[in-house]
Amino acid sequence: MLYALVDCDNCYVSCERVFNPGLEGKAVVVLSNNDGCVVARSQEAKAIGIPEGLPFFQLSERFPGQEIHALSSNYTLYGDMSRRVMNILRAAAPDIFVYSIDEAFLMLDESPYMPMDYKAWCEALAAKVRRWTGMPVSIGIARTKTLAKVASKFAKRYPGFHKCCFIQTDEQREKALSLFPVADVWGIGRRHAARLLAAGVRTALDFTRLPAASVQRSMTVTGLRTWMELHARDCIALDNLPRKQTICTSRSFPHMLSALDALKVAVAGFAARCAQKLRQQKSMAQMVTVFMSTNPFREELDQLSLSRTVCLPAPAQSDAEIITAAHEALADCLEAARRRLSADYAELEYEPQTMGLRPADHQWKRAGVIVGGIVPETEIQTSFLDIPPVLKQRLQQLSAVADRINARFGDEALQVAAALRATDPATGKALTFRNSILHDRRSPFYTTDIRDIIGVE
DNA sequence: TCTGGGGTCCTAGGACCC
DNA sequence: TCTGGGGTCCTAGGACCC
Repeated sequence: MLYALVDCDNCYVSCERVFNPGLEGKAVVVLSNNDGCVVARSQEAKAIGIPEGLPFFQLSERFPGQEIHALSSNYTLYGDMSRRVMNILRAAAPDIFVYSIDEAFLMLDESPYMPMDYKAWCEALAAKVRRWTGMPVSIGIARTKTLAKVASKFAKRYPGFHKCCFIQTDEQREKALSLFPVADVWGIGRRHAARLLAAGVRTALDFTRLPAASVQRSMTVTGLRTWMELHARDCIALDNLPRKQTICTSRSFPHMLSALDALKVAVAGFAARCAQKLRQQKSMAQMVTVFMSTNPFREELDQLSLSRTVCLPAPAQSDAEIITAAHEALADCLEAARRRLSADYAELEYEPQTMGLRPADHQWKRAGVIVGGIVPETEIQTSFLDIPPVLKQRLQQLSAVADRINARFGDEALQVAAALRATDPATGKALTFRNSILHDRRSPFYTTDIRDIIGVE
């Protein structure tokens, strides 16, 4: 078995460039939600030293006078471009595992009877993707997924590979690993990399020469698997898990919030989105967790981060049931936060009110909803603890109808009222889950909205 | 002023069972 | 004197990925 890892080059930036060729050859960065920080960079942006994760507001301070194009993220566009690329790959090699929005593993059978030039085949595939979608991709081929990842990095880095690098022989493998920093290995993150570096392990080859037992001791079996994969022993399985164990929707707020109304609106929006994701994968949840935290960058403010979970009387997937539970969990969170504050002030020896030191409310910067205990919707047993079956059925139908309307008229056509009310105290504007995200620099929905389609004159 | 979002896996330790 | 042994489940925390 051979693995070919197909990886889009600078995915988000490349998507933007397909529709705005003026960005070609320029330093381009794509920003996270709320235009918070840099999540994708063009080669030119990397070359001038813009680091990943750089807060947007520091960009002009750190790189004054440079021409840098900063764009808000447009996930609708990236998702649609990704779908197009994956469809081409699927047609070329039916056994494919889509690993992320910009990566897929192709499983290639090696037949001794039909020898094949895999490198040439992949070069042609990369060229086809480029021609049909405008997206540049690089391909790495090897006997394990971890080595295919290494190979794809070489394919990206050196034009001589013509977008495709095949690590075939043991000599090629050792040569490649000797040139590959251990910190860049798939599965070795910042923490382990720092420790390895301190121990004098600099390259992936150095890492493979450590004794297996010591790797397992310090990095558990996960690290041992990476070690084996670098020795060309295939042992990382990628399971298609159509049903997720937990589903999470969370956001940072553009401004810090403390008003209950605004929090309820935000949490209702997160909960409704979780319920929608549940229905999309045909499952139901038994637990709803709300978590919230203050702004860790504002060290002078009281810091708190907490979560509370509510168990549902029976598995649910309707907006109404999930939102109700989420509001309960939110109330629990706020109650816990309030107790924390009053405990703090009880420690003071004077009466805070008389000193003008009334405890300020916490300023929340981020919150989210997690639904867990997920079960397939077909395996549900009715429970006498649950709401009446007739009501349950009505709520299910209501959500199903809403899903159909939104599928036809766009995601924002029909929204839950609980996620729409209230105003943002900071701006005075109506606050909803969707419009609470800032994206001042977003490109048009070129491929998914007829109003944004490009005209040719 | 302004610092992302959504997941998975593994382990240790405690509670609990017989 | 001598204080079992094996199992499951849950949770928190840490590490990783894109």
